[in-house]
Amino acid sequence: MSAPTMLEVAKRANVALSTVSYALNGTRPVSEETRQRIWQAMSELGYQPHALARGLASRRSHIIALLFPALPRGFGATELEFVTGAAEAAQNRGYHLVLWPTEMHGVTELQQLIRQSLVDGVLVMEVRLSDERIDLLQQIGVPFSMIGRPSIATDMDFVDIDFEQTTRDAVAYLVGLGHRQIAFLNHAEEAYNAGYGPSVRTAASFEQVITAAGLTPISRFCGDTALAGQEVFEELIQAHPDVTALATMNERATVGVMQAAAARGWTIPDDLSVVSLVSSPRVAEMTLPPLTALTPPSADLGRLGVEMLIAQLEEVDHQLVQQLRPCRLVVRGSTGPAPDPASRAHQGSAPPRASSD
Amino acid sequence: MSAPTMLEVAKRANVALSTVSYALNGTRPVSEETRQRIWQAMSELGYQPHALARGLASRRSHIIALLFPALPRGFGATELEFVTGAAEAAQNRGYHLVLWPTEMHGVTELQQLIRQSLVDGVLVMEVRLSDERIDLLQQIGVPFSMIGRPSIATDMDFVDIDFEQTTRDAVAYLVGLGHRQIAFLNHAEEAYNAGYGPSVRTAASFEQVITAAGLTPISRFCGDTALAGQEVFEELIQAHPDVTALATMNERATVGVMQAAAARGWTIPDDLSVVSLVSSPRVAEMTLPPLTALTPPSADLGRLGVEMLIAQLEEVDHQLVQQLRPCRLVVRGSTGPAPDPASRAHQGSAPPRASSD
DNA sequence: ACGTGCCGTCGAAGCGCTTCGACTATGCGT
DNA sequence: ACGCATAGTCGAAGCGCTTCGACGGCACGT
Repeated sequence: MSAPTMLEVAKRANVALSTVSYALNGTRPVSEETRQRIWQAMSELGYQPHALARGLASRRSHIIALLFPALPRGFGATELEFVTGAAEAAQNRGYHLVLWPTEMHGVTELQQLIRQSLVDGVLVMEVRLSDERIDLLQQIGVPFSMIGRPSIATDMDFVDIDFEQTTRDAVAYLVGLGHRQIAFLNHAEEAYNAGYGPSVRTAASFEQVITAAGLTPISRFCGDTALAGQEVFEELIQAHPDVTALATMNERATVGVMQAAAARGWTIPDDLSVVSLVSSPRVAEMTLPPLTALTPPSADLGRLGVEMLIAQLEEVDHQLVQQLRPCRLVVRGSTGPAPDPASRAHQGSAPPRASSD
Repeated sequence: MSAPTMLEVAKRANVALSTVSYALNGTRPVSEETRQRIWQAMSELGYQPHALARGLASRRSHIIALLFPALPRGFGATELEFVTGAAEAAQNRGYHLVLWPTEMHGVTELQQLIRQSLVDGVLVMEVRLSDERIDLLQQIGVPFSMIGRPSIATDMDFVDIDFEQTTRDAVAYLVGLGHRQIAFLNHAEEAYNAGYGPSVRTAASFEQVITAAGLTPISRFCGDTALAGQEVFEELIQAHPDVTALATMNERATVGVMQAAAARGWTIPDDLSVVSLVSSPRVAEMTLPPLTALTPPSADLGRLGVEMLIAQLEEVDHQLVQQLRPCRLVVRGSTGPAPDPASRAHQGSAPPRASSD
């Protein structure tokens, strides 16, 4: 009743155990005729190779670990797609993905896990600009690849979003619509200081791109809540009343911004354009009007991460793979031509909160 | 340079290989003194047992699979927490979690994966009322447990949200605030028809609870977008102008509802109370005002799912475990006393869309 | 004094696979 | 005609662990 073994297949096909193995893996040539008999025997028995045994004998478990921080500042739809993309890619290539939520007990635990030689390699998500996990992996000498990258990433495989290009695209789009006063809404300052890559890289790009366009960069950090978005937006508009467009990479704050704008009597996109940087469709379509957004190819990134890693594991002379992928601009309802300054007149910079007096 | 084996530990401690194994697993008694020597040797060598070898010899891989549908109608924050909760629980108990996004190639693939005897058991998420995966697992005889449950779940381990209790709590809370006309906003009808448990169970509970309270149930299906929420809300208010409270389990539509209400000149919670059923804090805090919500113990459910499964694997006389866990009511800003009918007068049932004429 | 039983330990036999060396039967060049 | 690759196959030796049976002690009861 238990699962058939390779030996049973061999007997049924009248060949040696090892021949079955060769037929299965193509390790050595097997005649067409024998191969047929073996195939037949295998399907008759419903044979499936025993993953552990195979792994033990070959020193390749065909398992890779997905390392992700246990709920950092927010595991959004984007990160989730990394995971599913990675899991599917792994499955397609005959690998399994195990989940390693780290930072639970720190780096030593990671080391212990690796020593169990359960995994052939590690895929790291949510890499910080300075990330001790990466240092450790490198030092141990485990094959790994990353989605995201630390500040210094020479000689490491990674795939990441091309934040610079993304920012450039967003700004170009807004400028093309006639906007000249464009503000950038970042994540909270803590995330930035913690070396959260997207936040840091986009902020830098924004400043650079805006300046290159002959405009003046305006940026704000903002907590990841609607309330914070509302507050920061009010402050921003006080300080820069002529801002007509907002590039935001803080989705949750954006909801607050939109409500604050509405409370002012502003209509989006007539009075204010909003473009969401690195934002999944799921979130973009959650607002009204739906957000024009630069959507990251999340599932692709996950898939690529896995494939890079597998390449590193299987190819003898593996070349370094470092890819930056741009986000795709999807125009929805939150952006439009820059308003005629007059038309938006000071419709009263009324307090945003629902005032009932 | 390669990892130390048990044999090396044994030599260094001057004992037999098997004794090390006994000391490690407590399979047979080992004298205190020898145990010390072995421990010492292990830590000096930095020994970690080889997971595959152990698994092969013991027929227990200590790996469990997490089965989840590849992005069904929506893998939200709640589902994500199942995953991380499960992964952490597994890690704490010395297990690994592998990700099996299924429905990619259907049920036969699932069967093949299981035959590889890589996993000791399976944890199934997002179980439908009628779910072929469950049928298969049962038929194969693999140990499994579920987060969620099919319509007939006698003799199966599961943990699920107590939708009935949750609905009761929500309704009781609203009624306590004086609301008498309470509407329920469901997911899309397709999800309901597909046997999506939360949708079906909550809908049934709502009808029952409302009726039991002597009130009239009002329900609407609604697509999972802000736009759909807006439209359905308008239709709903036309049909039932005296509705003062909304119980919603469709987070994305809820955003649309709130904006539609604002467009009507209604203030939340003064003119309309909204309570979100089975909704994570992350989403609840995304709106303005933040949503009063019934928050599921997602991480707990994930953890429980894993622990049930492990119990099933390790305990000889495992008893059936079937648990329903209630959501916790967290009052935020979207609910308040039922409005005085007069105060909300027909402030003009203006068209919701930003009309610019 | 002698069996009885348990504690603590050892050696060996696998778990189901990969892989290495060896061996035979061909086909090839010269 | 000869050696010599090469295709095709076999048997056996592990991979690092668990587990079974066995065995020498020591503490009992009688």
